[in-house]
Amino acid sequence: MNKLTRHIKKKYNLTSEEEAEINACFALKTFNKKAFLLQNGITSQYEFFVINGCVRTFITDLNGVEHNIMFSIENWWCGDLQSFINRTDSSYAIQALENTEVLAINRTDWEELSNKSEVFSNYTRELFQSAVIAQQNRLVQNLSFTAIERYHYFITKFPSLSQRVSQKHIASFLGITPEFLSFIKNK
Amino acid sequence: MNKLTRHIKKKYNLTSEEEAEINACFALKTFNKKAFLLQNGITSQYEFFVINGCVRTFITDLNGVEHNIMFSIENWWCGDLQSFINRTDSSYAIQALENTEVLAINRTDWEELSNKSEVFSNYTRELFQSAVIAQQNRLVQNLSFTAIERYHYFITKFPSLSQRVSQKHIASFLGITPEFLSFIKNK
DNA sequence: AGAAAAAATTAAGCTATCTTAAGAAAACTA
DNA sequence: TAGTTTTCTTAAGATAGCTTAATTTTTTCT
Repeated sequence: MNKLTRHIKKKYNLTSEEEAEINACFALKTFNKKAFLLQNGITSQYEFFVINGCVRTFITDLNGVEHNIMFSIENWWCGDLQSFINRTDSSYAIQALENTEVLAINRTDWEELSNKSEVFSNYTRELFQSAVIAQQNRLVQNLSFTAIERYHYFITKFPSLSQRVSQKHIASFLGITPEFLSFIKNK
Repeated sequence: MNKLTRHIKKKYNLTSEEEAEINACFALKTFNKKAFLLQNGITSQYEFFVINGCVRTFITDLNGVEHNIMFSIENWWCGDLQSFINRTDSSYAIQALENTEVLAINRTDWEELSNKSEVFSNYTRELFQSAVIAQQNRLVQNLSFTAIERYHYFITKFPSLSQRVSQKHIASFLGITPEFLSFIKNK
């Protein structure tokens, strides 16, 4: 239950009161493989911190094609930030790819905690900051790398993910069809 | 000179001391059209807040092709966050597309100000948060939209930019060649 | 204003990636 | 363990977007 605060403590000092304060805001939830943590079209009520398991965040385009935006495993976050913050309908859906345990925080607690706990506020600030950097890198990849290069980058950067996640979902993440990924691999 | 704090005050209350504290950390710099605010390969010393003018942030790939990552105009930020925060060599370059005035903050002041001023810290936190959302949207676009769709989205979403910035640079931003953008337009 | 440089257009031929479809392999489920 | 569903592979034909190169238009510089 305290895996999140353990994660925070790697970089920030937490008094035991602060730690309790943070833990009090999160509820443990479990999802079976294929279950949805979030459906698109509804307002996202939670941000999730993954304790174990693996989920995908994806969007379904107008042609009904799904595009995986990110995978989240142990010690990563997931959620539709836009929907969560602005209380708009979610354009993303989040689905468990394995049986998954998460810590969920609702929007009220998120706001209160961000105001009350300086550590939590700094922690999420740095989380956003890293996310900006990571997404910019990803964007550059999509603009300047070929599908083969993106694939090789993916398997070297995330070796464990490439074991755990089906090719179909990796292909979608890379922005190519599963057939083409299969074709790439045999080269 | 106080355009940044005016921008901050749209969403946050600032005492005049805090305002002075923030302003003290920023220095006005001007760049002529085509001048570089940042060259790639060196550590980025500043984050920039654009007062007027327009700049592009871009990366040059292994084939020497430039890819525009973002444009920044009045009241937007630019900088290589990764390089600025981690003191690593910058992979991006930033170039003025018009004569441009910016407010620049160096890394020491940035850190001090983030600790000293709660408003500034909250402001940049929200800035990062919005950037994450915006970049995720952009990623989705690149994954699920065709070049024509991306172009139309761009000109409706950023009508002023599409006037100010050359097609060549818009094409690069959209991830297509200028020839193909020209082809698209005549349809 | 005129010359030089940069940007935009046009078009032909090319390549990366997609689509469709069918069969093989693997993963669930009863 | 067999049957069913899902995923992976293979291959042929189609298409979006690229490359090259020549021409025109626009911008910049003197």
